[in-house]
This record gives sequence, C-alpha cells and structure tokens, in this order.
Amino acid sequence: MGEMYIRVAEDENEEPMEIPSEDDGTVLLSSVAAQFPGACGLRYRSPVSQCMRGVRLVEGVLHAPESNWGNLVYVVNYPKDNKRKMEEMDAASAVKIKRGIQKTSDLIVLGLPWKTSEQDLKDYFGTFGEVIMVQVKRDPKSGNSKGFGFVRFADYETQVKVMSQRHMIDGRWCDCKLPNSKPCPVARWGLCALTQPLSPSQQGPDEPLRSRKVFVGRCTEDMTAEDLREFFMQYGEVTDVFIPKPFRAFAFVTFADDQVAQSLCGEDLIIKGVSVHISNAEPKHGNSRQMMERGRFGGFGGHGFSRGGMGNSGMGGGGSAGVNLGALSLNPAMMAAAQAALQSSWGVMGMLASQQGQTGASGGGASAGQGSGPSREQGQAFGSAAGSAGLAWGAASNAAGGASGGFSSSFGSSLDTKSSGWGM
DNA sequence: GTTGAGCGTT
Repeated sequence: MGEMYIRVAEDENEEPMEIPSEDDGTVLLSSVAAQFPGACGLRYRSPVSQCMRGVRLVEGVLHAPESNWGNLVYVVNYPKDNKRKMEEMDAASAVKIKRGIQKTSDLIVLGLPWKTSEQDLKDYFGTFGEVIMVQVKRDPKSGNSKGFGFVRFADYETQVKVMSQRHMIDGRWCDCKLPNSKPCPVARWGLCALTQPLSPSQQGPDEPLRSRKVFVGRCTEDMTAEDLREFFMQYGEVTDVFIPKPFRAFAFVTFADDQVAQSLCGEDLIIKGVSVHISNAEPKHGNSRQMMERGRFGGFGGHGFSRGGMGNSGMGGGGSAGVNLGALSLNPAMMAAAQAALQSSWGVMGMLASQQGQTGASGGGASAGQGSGPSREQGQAFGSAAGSAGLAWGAASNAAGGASGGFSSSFGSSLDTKSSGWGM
C-alpha cells in the first residue's frame, strides 16, 4: 500500500485537508499535528453505526479502521474537548488567566534576627503551608544577614494567612508584606483585563512593548545559560540566552514568539530555588523619549514609589510600557476597574476574593476577612486606595503624561497610611 | 566585631 492521502478536517462539515499516509498505510499523528497544531488524535463517523469512532493511536501512529482509510473525513481531536484550535488559547492569555486566579507573590520578611538562616525560615513558614522559596538577604562581603528576606508559598491562601499576622521568628517579631516591587492589586487587576484586548494587534515596527526578549533580574551566579534555556523552554521556543560576563545578576532570554515573552513580563519565577523577576528588556541604546519616560517614572523595579505606584509589572513590564498604554487607550478600562472597585463593599479585597473564588469555595475571600487586626486595616486601606485611584485615573485620562504622577502619589500615600498603622 | 527601618547585586 503506497503513499496516499486521508481527508482530515477540524469539523465534520468543514473543508477537509489531505494528510499524507506512510508507506505501511498508517498516518503519523505528527503529520496531522503539522496541519492542526495541538491535535491529539482523530475520529470519524462510522457509516454503519452513525456514531463517532476514535481512530486507533499507538505511539504516535494512527491506524486505519478496518485497515482501510476509505474516503471518510476524519475529524481532529484536541485535548480536553477543545474544539477550538489550541492556539486561540495562546500562551499570553494562559498566563494572564493564571495571574488572575492563583498567583502567589514573594513576600518580604522584615525584622529577622541576624542569626536566622534560610533553613530556619523554611522550617518556620513550612508550618503554614508549602514553601517554594526562601531567601535571607546578606551582605555579600561579610555574609551577614541584612535582617530581611523573602518567602514564597505554593498557595495563595497560605500567603494571605501569613500576611495577616505577625511572626515570632527566633525571638523577634517579623512582618511579611508584599514587597514594594509588587504592583498593588488594584492596578494589577485592572490592567490584567486591559492588556488583553490590546495584545494581539498593535505590532508596531519596532515597538518595545512587543519585544521577544525579556530581562531576567535577580539571577544568581550558578544559573547557566543552559539552565535558563531549559527552564524557559516550558513557555515557548527559546531562541537566545544572554548572560553578561562578568556576573551581573541578570540575563536576557529571547523567545521565538513575542507573545510568550510579553506574557512572562512581571512574573516572578523560581529558578534553581531563587526568585527571578521577569520584565521587559530595555533596548540596548534607548532613544531620548524612552530615557525621559524612564527618568520620570523611575526604574519600575526601583523604589521610587512606596507601594503600588506605576512600578507595576501588571502593565506588562517596564515603566515605559505602562506609560504608553496608559496614555493611549487604557484609561477607559482603568475607569471601569476603579468603578468596579468602588461598587464592591469590600473594596479591593472584594475583588481579590472574587478572583480567588474561582479556585476554591473558601479561597482568599474568607481567610482575608477573618484575620483580626492587620487584615482588617488592610481591607480598609485598600478601599480608600481604590477611591483615590479612581480620581487619579480620571485625571490621567485628561492629561496623558503628567497625570500618571498624580495617580501614583495619591495612590501610594493612601496605602502608606496602611503600612504606618500596621507595623508596631 | 556594631545595627533594627527597610525592599530583592538591571
């Protein structure tokens, strides 16, 4: 039985495509997948039973029913009942959805005793839930602890719980908070919804927003290019890994697909046990306009804003990215986000709760509300923050550039109120 | 070798 073609379609009444068979009359699944990415099998309607029947698949080889493909039209199977093409659920949306629901962040642990080790941290926080990363920040020269560190949990519920109380670690009270480098949940929430419609189109000639290259911050010296390549492969094809020499604690990873790169921006990923931060790779020789924007808003990973300023990874990466989007077309939806926040009696915590609600019935909402002291204050502070954010966003839609400053300052200050009432 | 509010070796 020589080479022939079988007719394959995405749907019974769509126009079929001819897929070549092998010499032995079988058809390789890979041949099907070459035309229908994501395909995992074939089915067909049996002329006798009128039912759909699966095509036998053994180790990537599709076998003809009754050893004869006949003139039937075979229909592509996709994983999980996905009748749609897999690519419609592109990597970018997948990560963004993931961001919306689970998404734990690194927490900064303040007030650690000098003697506390990473093992101590792991032991202590392990009593709350699964710990996936701990760090104690030390002076590289002396090796002495700087008295703070970071921790990351597997589950968001654990994170909420840990943030809601103080911690007695090795004889000192410690606080766990969202680091300043983290976006405030409001902006994150809004922008999450906002960036989505924009992402597929808007491909300017050399638009920095759509770079295929990401900046990987907080790398450690033991991360090799191979390590990075292997790690990032899970998100998409990696076309380049660049690690500056001598060691500078960052790297660049380039993907074949810009959407993959963009989808990772703002993420904190754990590689070899350390939390690295992904952001937009700035162009090597920034032009003057970008320099201006960076000057005004500060490096977004920087500490110019107390909390949740424009240093917002939810904006898809670098400060300039946020500014551009904000000035152009994000504002109406920003308003919507702010209004949504205002309508909820729980303010932002309400929004958080509803996000969490998708993962489990008793998700973040319940645990966030129950905490006695700090979490209540947090809820209130967030509520007021949403208020000022709404105003500032309104202003931002009228005046493009400068208003963003107003946004972050009013926003930041209302949150500062929270942190000052919190610590003690 | 000290210290005690902060913010992660772009």
